[in-house]
Amino acid sequence: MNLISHLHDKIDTAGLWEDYPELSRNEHLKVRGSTDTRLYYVVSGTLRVYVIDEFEEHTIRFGYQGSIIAALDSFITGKPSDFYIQALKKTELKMIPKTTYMEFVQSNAENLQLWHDILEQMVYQQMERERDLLTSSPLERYERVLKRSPQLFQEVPHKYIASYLRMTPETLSRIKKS
Amino acid sequence: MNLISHLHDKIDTAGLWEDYPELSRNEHLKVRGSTDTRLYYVVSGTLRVYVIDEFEEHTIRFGYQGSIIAALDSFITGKPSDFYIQALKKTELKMIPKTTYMEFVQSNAENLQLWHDILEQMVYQQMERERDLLTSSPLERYERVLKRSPQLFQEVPHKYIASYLRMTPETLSRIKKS
DNA sequence: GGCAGATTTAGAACTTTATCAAAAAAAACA
DNA sequence: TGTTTTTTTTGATAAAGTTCTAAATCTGCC
Repeated sequence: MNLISHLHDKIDTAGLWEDYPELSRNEHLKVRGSTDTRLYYVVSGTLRVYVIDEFEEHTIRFGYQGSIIAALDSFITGKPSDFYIQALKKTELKMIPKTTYMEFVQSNAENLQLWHDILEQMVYQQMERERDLLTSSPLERYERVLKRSPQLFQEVPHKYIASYLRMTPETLSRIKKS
Repeated sequence: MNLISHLHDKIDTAGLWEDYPELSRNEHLKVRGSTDTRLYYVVSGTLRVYVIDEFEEHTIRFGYQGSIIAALDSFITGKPSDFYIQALKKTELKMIPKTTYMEFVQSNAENLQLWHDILEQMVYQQMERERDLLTSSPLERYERVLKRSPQLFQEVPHKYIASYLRMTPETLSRIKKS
């Protein structure tokens, strides 16, 4: 079993997840400028995290069923986030505030180790992401991500994947044909 | 004082740093395929970490005096690394093996917290890096990194900065002029 | 199921950046 | 310091992806 579902289950057993109202398609869970240090668990549905730089949207990550999603910059710093988080379809979430979460994590060595492992995994995943983005050829960027996350291409509209892959929807469409 | 120098000092007080032979300019500390789980502290000099994808080099990060450098993928997974690490000038390092380091970290709660804080900082820095790389305009990528790491442009040949910024040396040169 | 809106595909023109070649400048090192 | 090597700059050309527009297809939702 993977680290995230393990974490989910432990928080669940401790009864620490709180309900959160269902999001409808295109609804925003958060917008830039607000401070949100909660962690969200995706019970069902899909979301994307994105930033806006000078009128341009850049998708940073996706969350599907079984993912944990957060405004990670806010979560780490406690300051307002640059991120937008938007549901791409009807989405059910559970939520845990950072303070509750940190108490949970600190409450025993096993939990602390688990959180530590997850942080390490996040660093590693970000390193893979960095390599994806450094790859100069759009075709290779597409192939790298397709290989690692094939389900992504089933789950979300390709215009968002294009934004994630640093290319236009037109370019992605042409790559798919070839 | 920043987290890295704090960590350095604590390891130093514990007498855990080991000497490492001086690297001369252009010499490789490691090449792809080898497993290296050590942490290196840069006493003096400069290094770069890079990968090679299909004949193309991509610079991932730089290390200067006071930095800690590692083949982070190896460090995390214990498996062979994709990274090359190269000295860009005469460089003095100190070294600590991962096993020694993990014992040190686990030895008390304060050390564990410090390592935890550093992992968090790494995640945050990788998020900034992701945003840099997503930025489509070369000029803006240049400006973002110049603002955050102005000393970089003093320390290392610009052809490596170009590789870090995902552009050719020619493009970087033209940006600087304008 | 059918309509409306959203997404994807397609083609043409345009921009931008990479590539290539060579000169100029800077840095290494003997 | 002088010489050699490396790096940076400059200009010309070419390639790649973007932009714009419009048509085709798909999807959500009533």
